[in-house]
Amino acid sequence: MPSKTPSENDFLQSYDPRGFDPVAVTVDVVALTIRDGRLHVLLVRRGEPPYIGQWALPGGFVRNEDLEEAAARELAEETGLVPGDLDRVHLEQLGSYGRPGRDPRMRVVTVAYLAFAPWLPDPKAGSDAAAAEWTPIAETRQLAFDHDRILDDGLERARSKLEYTPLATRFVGDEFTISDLRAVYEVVWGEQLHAGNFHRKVLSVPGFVESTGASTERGGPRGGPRARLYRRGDARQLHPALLRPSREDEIR
Amino acid sequence: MPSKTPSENDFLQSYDPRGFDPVAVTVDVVALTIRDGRLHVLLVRRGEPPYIGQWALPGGFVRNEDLEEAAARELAEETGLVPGDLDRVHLEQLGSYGRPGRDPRMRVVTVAYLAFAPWLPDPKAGSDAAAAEWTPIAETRQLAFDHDRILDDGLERARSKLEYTPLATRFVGDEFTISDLRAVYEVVWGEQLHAGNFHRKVLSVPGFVESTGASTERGGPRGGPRARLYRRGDARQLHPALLRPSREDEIR
DNA sequence: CAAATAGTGTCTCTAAGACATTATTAG
DNA sequence: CTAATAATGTCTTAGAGACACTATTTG
Repeated sequence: MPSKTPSENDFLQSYDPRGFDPVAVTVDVVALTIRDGRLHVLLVRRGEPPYIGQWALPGGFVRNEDLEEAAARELAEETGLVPGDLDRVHLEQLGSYGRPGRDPRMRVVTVAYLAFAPWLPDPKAGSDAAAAEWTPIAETRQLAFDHDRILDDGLERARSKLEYTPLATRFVGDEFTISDLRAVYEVVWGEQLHAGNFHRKVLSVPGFVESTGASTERGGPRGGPRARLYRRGDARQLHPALLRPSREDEIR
Repeated sequence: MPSKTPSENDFLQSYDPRGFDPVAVTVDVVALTIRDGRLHVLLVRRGEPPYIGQWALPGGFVRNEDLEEAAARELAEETGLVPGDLDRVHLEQLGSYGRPGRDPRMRVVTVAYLAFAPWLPDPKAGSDAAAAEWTPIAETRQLAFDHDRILDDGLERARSKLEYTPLATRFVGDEFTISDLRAVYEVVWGEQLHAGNFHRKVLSVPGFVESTGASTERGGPRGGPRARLYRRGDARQLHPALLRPSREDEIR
C-alpha cells in the first residue's frame, strides 16, 4: 500500500467507521418460487439469539465482493445451488433497510435482494444453514428482525414486476405452456385470470414467449387437448404491459 | 448495557465488523430540479482527495438515524433547506452501491436517494459544503467515484416515475398550469409532447390535478390566452399511466 | 394586424375485457 | 359418453395519437 499524504490521513480519520458507531452491512434475500401451485419463500430457522428459533430470510455479511455477488452466494449456500443453476435464477436489488435498532446488537444495514427461481430441490440438511425451507407465503408469520416488512416489499415488487416484465417465465421450466404461465400470474397476484384473454394477450406481446413447435405429451389431468409448448422470448419489457385487474383502491 | 450471555458473545464475535474488513455506510442524494427550462442536479465540489476538485453527489455518513433521515439531513445541509421546505420535496430510495474499490480508501457502501424538488434557492456559500451548485444535467461530466452511474440510474428512475405517478407535480409550484406540467415531462423525458393530447390526458386521469378555479394573470410571453391554474390532486398512481412515446428500442 | 398558445373536437387504430365457440383430450 | 380445457372468434368500450379548429392573448 502506498504511504498516505497528510490530507489523506485526515480524510481517513474522518472516514474511519470507528469514529462513528460501528456499522455492519449484510445482504438478505427474498427468494420466491412456486411449488404445488403455491408461492413459497426460502426461510432459515435462527439458531442463535436474538430471535432464536424464529424464521428469518437467508442472508449474511458482505465480504470482499459486490453486493449482488454476496446475495448470490448466500442464496447458493442456502439452497445448495451449483453455479450453473444460478443462470436460471433472476436476482435484483430490492432495497436497503437500516433503521437504528432493527438489530438489537449493533447497527446493521442490510441490502435486500429479490430472487425469482424455478422449482429447486429442497435445501440440503447439512449445508450451511441446517434448517432452510421453502415455506408457503400464507404460512409465514413473525419473521425475525424487520424481515416481515422486507418480505412484504419483495412480494409487492414481484407482483408489480410481472406486469411489465417477462419475469413470470423465471418461475417455470425452460419449456412451458400458456396455462403454466397463467398459473404463475394467478398465484403471485392471488386472483383468477380469464384463460382465453390471457392466452391471446401473451401471444400478442412481442418477444414474451416463442413457440417451440412441440406440444405436451398429454392433456390436463382432467381432460382437455394437449397444449403447445413455449420458451422464453427475448423481450426485457412487456409492451403493452399485462396489468393487474382491480387496482382502484391502491391508486389514492 | 446488560451483560451478555456466552452465546450472545459468540454471536457478537461473528458479527463484529472488525472480524471482517471494516465497512462504512454513506448516503448520496440525486436531487433533481428544473431551472430555466432545464433539468438540474445538485452537485458539490470535492475539497479533499481522492477526486479532489471534481464534482460529486452530495452525501455523507449515516449517523444514528434512519437511512432516509440521513438523506434528508444531507440534502438540507447542502441546500440550506429549512424543515418546512422538506415537505415539498419528494425523497425516495434509489438503490445501494457497494462494489469493492468504488472508494479507493476503504470499503464504503452507499445508499442512494432520489429527490424531486421544486425551484429552490441557490445553496448558501458558507453552509456545510462550500461549493454546492445546481448543475444542468447536460453539463455534468466525470463525477467522482461511481456517481455517474448513480446519476444515470436516478435519471432513469425519474423518467420512469413520471409515467405512472404524479411526481411531476413536485417540480412545479403549488399552483401550475397544464403547460407548466407538460414542460416538466418534456424536460425530464427530453422530447416534445403533443400539447393538445397531453392536456386532455392529464385532465382525464382521476386525481392527478385539481382545478383552483383561477387563471394566470397574463397569457404566454409571446401571446396566447390565459391558462387555468391547478393544484396537485390526491392520486398516488396515475391510472391509466402516461407512457413515454417511442420505447421500441429499449424493449429488447 | 400576425403569431403563439389554451383548450376542445374528431377520427382512427389498438388494446382490454366480457363472452361465445370449437376442437381435443382424460376418465 | 361427459367434463375439462386449449385455442380462437366476436363484440363493446376505453384510450392513445394524429390532426383540425376555435378562442384568446401578446407584441
